[in-house]
Amino acid sequence: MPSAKTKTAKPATKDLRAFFTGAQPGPSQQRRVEPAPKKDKSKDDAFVVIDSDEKVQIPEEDEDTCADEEEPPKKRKKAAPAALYEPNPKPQAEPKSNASPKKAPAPAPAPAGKAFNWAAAKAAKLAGPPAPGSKDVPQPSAPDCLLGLSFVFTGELSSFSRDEAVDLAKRFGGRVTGQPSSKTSYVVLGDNAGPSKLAALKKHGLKTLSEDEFLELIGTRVGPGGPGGAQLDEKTRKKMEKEEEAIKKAAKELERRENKEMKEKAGSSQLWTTRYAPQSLKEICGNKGQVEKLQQWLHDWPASLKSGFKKPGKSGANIFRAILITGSPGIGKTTSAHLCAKLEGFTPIELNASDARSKKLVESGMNINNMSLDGWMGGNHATNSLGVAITKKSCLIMDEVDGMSAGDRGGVVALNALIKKTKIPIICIANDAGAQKLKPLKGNTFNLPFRKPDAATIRSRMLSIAYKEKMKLPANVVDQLIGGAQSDIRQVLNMLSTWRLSSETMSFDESKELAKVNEKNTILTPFDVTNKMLGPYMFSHTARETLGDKMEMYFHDHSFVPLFIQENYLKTQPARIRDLNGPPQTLKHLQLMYQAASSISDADLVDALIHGPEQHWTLMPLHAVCSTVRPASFLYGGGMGYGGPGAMSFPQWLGQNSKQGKLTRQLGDVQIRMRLKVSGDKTEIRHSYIPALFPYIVKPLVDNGSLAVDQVIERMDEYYLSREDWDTIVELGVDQNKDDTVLKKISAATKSSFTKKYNANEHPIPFHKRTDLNKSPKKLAGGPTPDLEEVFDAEDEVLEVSDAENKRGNEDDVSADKLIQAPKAKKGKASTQPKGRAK
DNA sequence: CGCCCTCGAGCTCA
DNA sequence: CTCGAGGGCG
Repeated sequence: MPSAKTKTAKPATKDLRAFFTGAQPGPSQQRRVEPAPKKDKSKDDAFVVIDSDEKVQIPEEDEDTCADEEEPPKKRKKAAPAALYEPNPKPQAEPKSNASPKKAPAPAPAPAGKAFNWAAAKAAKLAGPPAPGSKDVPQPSAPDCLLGLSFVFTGELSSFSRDEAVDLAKRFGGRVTGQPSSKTSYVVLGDNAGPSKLAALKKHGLKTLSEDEFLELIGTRVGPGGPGGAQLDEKTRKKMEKEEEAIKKAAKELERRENKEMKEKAGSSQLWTTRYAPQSLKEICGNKGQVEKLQQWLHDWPASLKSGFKKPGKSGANIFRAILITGSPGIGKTTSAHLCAKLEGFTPIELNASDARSKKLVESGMNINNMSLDGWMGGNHATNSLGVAITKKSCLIMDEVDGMSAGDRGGVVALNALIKKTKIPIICIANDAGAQKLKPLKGNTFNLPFRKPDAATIRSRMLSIAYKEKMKLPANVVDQLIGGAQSDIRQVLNMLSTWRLSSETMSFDESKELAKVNEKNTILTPFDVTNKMLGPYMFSHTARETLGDKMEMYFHDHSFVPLFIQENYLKTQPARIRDLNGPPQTLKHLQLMYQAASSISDADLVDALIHGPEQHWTLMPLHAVCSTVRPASFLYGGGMGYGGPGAMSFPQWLGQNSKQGKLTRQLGDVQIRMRLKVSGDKTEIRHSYIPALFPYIVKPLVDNGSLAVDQVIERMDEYYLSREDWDTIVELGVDQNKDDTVLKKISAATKSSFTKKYNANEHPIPFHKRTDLNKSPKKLAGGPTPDLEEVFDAEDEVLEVSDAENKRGNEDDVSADKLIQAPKAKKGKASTQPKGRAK
């Protein structure tokens, strides 16, 4: 990252050893900061300390700022003007022991003292894993005492992070929405509340609560179950009763259905995902309109076929011979397709590689040159060589279309050709609506995007199932699971069924744990990361993120994030100068900018060590801190709106803005294919696997030219990588592996022979394995097992082993070695923490 | 029973 | 900002 150097030009002579000690807050003010006499430590030691996560609070401020850190905000505001000019204002030093940890929900005596207790409680919390229902939360009078209320949180609370407060409200049965409206029962107001929310609040004449009052409400409000349950207004109660009734009714229906099935065949060991697959349109959660369109289209199919696809019909779908359903996993795409087909009297033929027969079909039927395709589709009663009868009433369902085009581009192209001629309806299903490879399909298919269903929609169905399975689950628990699974119904069902094996009830905290364990890895874009890092919450005193968490942000994309921070760190409205005015504010701002800039400059030195001749990859965490966490800690505060002069901007260093999108997309492509073999999200792929693959699929071409082509292709097939992916991997390379450097080293002859050979051979097509609706799930020993679509643990382990072997066999290849080690170390640390807390 | 309005979330863009 | 869903009202 050469640009950082030029931008933050600064004498490059700073001693790294002095770095961490220099910025340490002086004699620490009752923070959990070790006084840090680390002057003598070697730089490696300093690194180890940082690395070991949160023992040392990161130097978030220097002497003049941190004093008021733990002061109650209200007080701070009043005292501010006078205290400003004091060089070192004394912290409000009530000894901590005064803080009585057991705080009654009673009305607050004095805001200051109260806030102090919370601060103490927070400190205690930080020391250990956050104890749920800890001291600062009053005992509720009923577990669901907030039932029927809806809350809006705005601004910065003094002792909870936003998430915690929301969590609290949900825990006790409350509803939390983003925008205040007339339906909002209470607005919980914190510091620096958004002006738009304040306006809305006024407009609707809403009741506001301070943080204290909110807690008090929890302590005093009697839930609907208790005496005086009349607090619920009539309507909501009726609604809830109705809901419950519906749930019971649905549960009965499920029961009835099961009994019927039991007579036909023993089905008790079925997966829940199979057993509770919807059997009528009503039971599909969400996407009502879209499903209807699909059904209508199928219904009109014979007529459309007759008229030659000229009449668009109500939804405009009837001029297409195929439908493309897109949407994230687990929201019922496949289910809807099968169900609609069945309801309209079609026999679904699902092409899916998990079953050998249809795999063969794909291979023989989908290859471009295979003429049997036409015959196969043409006749009324043609039976192709594989014994699948095709009739007029057949309906082809192509699952996971976006996973299919690997190997060669032929997959989608052939499918497209098929669609142009087909005489039976084709339903294509894909996860990623934006995928580049689906582009050719877009023109020939009716696009039917499915969206994630509302939590409430899923909830009622989950509750029915739970009720039927005799599980006791409160609504908010289910909500938690749904949220954690990001509305992936299948995943929620899997979680429930696994849980059911050991227990019949689930508490709110248990559901949180479960959701956390099963949490999907979402990747944050550098934009998101920068927003978060420089936003108002990350470093506020209610933030719960550990140093490790903050560094994790950097590792979301360790090559882009520092650039983004560097590009935008001067555009914030720092929270640290919020209470100042005039010249002192400017001065302080300049100081903060100076500190941040120094840190970035230091980061550059570290960067040089990492990417220099001796690649000290172990310094990555240090780089994370210097380049990202520390600068952000000075200038955080948000204020980078959209548009306007303060808008977040794309790092100039990256030149054309298009590059970013392109790289991200391609990375996604590589990953989709790779995860058949390995598990891991984009970040992991990028951190670990691409660098690890490099020596095997690119380097041989550099070293041995065309001799290595066979070997390389073989290796690529093992990981289901296509020729395009090869390009991507090269393009993603860094440093000496950088694309143009590498491409120059490969001779044109080698390149063409590589391409030629690759295209000449057949390559394995990566289909996702999955069990589905119609096929009875493969019987696995030990009863129902979660239906895991994307995780292949065993293979993952194998890969790790081979990684280690590779490493041993290539001691001379320093860069590969380090690349493998660095991310691993990080990964281990990151995952042990949450797991440790998991039950 | 259907239409309208209000609510709320998702999407997209830097 | 736009879209869908749900509820209330005509």
